[in-house]
Amino acid sequence: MPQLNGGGGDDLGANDEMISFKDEGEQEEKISENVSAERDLDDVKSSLVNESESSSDSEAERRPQTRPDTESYEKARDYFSEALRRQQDGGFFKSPHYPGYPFLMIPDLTNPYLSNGSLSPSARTVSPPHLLQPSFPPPYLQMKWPLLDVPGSAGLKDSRSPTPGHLSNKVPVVQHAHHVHPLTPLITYSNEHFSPGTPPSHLSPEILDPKTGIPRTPHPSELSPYYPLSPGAVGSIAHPLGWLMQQQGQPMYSIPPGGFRHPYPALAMNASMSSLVSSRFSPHMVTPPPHGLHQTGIPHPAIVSPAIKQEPSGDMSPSMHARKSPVPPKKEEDKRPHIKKPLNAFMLYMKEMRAKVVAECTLKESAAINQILGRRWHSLSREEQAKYYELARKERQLHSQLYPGWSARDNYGKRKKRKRDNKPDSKPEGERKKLFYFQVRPFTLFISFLH
DNA sequence: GTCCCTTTGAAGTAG
DNA sequence: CTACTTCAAAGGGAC
Repeated sequence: MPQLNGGGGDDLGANDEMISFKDEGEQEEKISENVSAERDLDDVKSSLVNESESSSDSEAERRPQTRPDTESYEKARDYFSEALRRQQDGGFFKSPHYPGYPFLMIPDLTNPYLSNGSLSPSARTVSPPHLLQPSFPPPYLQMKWPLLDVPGSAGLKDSRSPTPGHLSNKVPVVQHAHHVHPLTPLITYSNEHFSPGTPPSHLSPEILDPKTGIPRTPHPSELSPYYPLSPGAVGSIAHPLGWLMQQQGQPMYSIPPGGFRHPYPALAMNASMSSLVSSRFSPHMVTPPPHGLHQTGIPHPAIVSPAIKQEPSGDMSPSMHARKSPVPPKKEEDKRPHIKKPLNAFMLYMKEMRAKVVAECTLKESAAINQILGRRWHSLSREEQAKYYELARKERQLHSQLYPGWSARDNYGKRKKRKRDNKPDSKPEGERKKLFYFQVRPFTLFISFLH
């Protein structure tokens, strides 16, 4: 795919997207929701023609899907997306303002990262070289918005990779009154707590040292359990999403209301933490995880327990208390938690916008919603898309830091093979439903247009 | 209960 | 290197 600006060598991946954006062509101006809707309507018109001609049904592609096997953090994300929606009465496109969350306003004074205002110097030496962002700055850990590439915060940007034009400082720097990152809802996965002043009890700053039994200041990692760090890197990795982890130990990745759903066990869990979560973890987590579990043992949301996947209904059942009831070692693959892929820019965008689109359209079918989202995605301005690309990049970076050995390949084959004999451009199998979607879309888009 | 659909993007595989 | 495949989210629909 052609790239607008030659790529710039940035790993942001935003470059890629600009392509599609350019492909869309004409729409370079700031896109309003109405414009988007109009475009959708236009598309529908042409689509109706295109779709009708290809209504042959060939079920060629039966794609297996992951079912909600990892609801823990997804729901957390949704929670915030929902919260965002409530706060935002206006449309996302109408207003660039992304209301934030109060708890993000309050720096976590107990967090060493903040207390000293900088990250441990060793951070860069610990992080995998390929993940290191030479200039990945402490500012991230100081509640700076990762996407706010304002001139004054040059350190925020990866110095080694010139900022692409579309990702440059042009990114709207909306310093919201409440210092909330616009994209907070995208990656603030906690679905559990939302009250600024009441940190979860299990995240209480006062933690007993497992060795001494003396209350101590919790390690930053313990306060930010959503990001299990790799052994040896705990507390030293420059968290790419540090800005999300500041408050109250509110992790980006949530702890499900019912507790830790997946059996990924605590490794070097301290006494107080382990007492809270131990019962939910399986025994095989005694040894340091190859992919860097956080010391708290709280798994990254991307981790999906195979057990959960296979037995969705029994997430909190006693069977989960594997620690006390030793289970026969499962197969190798079963042992390993299912670490999901980090979300890409579009996925992040979808997560944020889905609820809004659904509300607008009174449509719930994801397939139809996704079609709309896909079009809206293309109608986004560069700056808007850049936000998501940047966010996605950080997600990937974080993911790779958390799971150094993880590869997307690991998840291959976990789903049933889908028959994809047909070529990308020929999608006969979907036309049947597509027809339906496009019958619905005009109404959907009309509603959207009214907004 | 499971899989499909649909979208884009990242990353993997195959040739 | 290119082309293709898989998976990530989502939830109603189909079976």
